[in-house]
Amino acid sequence: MPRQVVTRFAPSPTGMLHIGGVRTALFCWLFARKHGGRFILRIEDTDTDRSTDDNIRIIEEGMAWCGLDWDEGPVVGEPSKWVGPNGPYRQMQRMESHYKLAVEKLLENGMAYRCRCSKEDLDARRKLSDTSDAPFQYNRGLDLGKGCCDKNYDASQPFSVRLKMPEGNEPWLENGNIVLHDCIKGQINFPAGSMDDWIIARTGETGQIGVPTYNFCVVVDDTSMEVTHVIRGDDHVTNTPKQIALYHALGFEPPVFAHVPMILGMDGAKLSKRHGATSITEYQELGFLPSAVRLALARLSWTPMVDGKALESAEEMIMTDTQMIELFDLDKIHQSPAKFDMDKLNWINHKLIQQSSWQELEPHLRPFLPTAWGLKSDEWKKVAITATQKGKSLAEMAVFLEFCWSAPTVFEGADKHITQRVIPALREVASLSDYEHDKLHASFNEILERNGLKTKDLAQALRVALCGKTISPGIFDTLYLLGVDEVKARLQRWI
RNA sequence: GGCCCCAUCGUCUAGCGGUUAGGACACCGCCCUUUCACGGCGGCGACACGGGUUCGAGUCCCGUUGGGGCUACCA
Repeated sequence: MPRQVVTRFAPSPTGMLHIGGVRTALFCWLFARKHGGRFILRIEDTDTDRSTDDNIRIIEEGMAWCGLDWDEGPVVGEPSKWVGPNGPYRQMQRMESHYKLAVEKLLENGMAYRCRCSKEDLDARRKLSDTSDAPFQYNRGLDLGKGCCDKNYDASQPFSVRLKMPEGNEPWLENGNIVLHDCIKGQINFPAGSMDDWIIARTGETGQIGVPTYNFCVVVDDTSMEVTHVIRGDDHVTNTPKQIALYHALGFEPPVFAHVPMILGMDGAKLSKRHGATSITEYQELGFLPSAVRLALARLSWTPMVDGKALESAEEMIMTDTQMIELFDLDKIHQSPAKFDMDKLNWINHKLIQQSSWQELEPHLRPFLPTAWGLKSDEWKKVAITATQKGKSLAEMAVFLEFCWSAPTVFEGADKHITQRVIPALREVASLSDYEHDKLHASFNEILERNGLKTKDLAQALRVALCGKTISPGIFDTLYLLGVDEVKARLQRWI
């Protein structure tokens, strides 16, 4: 019986939750959900200088907002708690229970050794190789013989720990190569001789093992958390041979690897701050639906196929989560990076807003509205939302409703639209007292006829008088949302 | 510098030896219209370059160019 699928998203809390990270997390999530497996959130905080609790909370909340629920991982806002059988899920909480034991084991069986070369010494040696064609490799190539390699070990001295990388004749190598069989990128060979003995644990207190490094923790965690599929960004491919060697040193079989292409900005460079919004929080604040973010991200470097054919029409592009989960597959992910297209996100968001019921939209829209919103009736909210679903974002919908909360002080286009011709009609509107849609429609027609006006004349005059501008929801909805008393009050100065 | 990855409209992409190279977003035009939108119809627009292989190449191979990643006691 094949093992249950287990995927994980393992961000480091050194900053905002990046949109590229969210896409990777989404793929992990989709894959786990598709196979009825488990999805783990693990916090990689071994860079103690840059990791903060605030950033951890931002990650947790960002993931939750995106709808990427994790089966195992930290409990939101509770640093000492977690769910899942293989915790803790914050690496700094796994020092004693996991990493230390693994380092000691490697030291004992000779797969790793202590290194007392100082940072300064290493930097100097590295500099030496800068001028040559060959890369710096610890105790190899130009550096051969300069590494201390555990010689004259003195337990009272500080030390770091390095992993012995293969020499070339280990049985698990393929023709002298460490081979990565990646389910997205295919087979990639790394000559064993091109690797060097990398540091698995930093220099610690005198005589003690220090904080282990990323490449080490990843492997220890992925094995102990039973991760079957490592799905991560392209920027990790060159780390993979190091990790594969560690798996073998530890006596484990490497998992399945899938390296997803990066997300680029419109200029082709890695997506960063200067391209605009990169953190998930910003997208939330901009008024995007989480479902729109999921969809837009999913379509970057992934083409869902139905019966061997790509989805083509605009309607088909708007998938539900259920459809995405059903259609998702790692071998349908492209090898080439994709540029992030804000226009497409806007379009998807708009589409989703149009398709949603007012009840679905309400909780997402609420944060963009004043507290007065909460006091309104369901019927009123329903009209308000359906009248503004033309908006491209939640933020835009909120702007469309601004006239409900504050009376205008400036009136754009008043000269053009509020003419002597329409004032008598305005007066008649002010005298109406039933704003039920059909009745209002009928009353309008009579007023129009009596005054020899077109719908456009009256509607625009009312918009300016009531909202201060020529843009508003449908005129009947505008009146309803304001209510009889407010309409009369706002019309007073014109009639 | 070294190692690795990538390459079809502006963008996301379909294509898996024979296509008028298809769709979506954006953009432009027309129609609809109660403003803003929506919607409908139409238009613009691509195989980076050079060699092979083949009767035939966007599709396979090799180079070039361009872009990206890694090269830390960061993750």
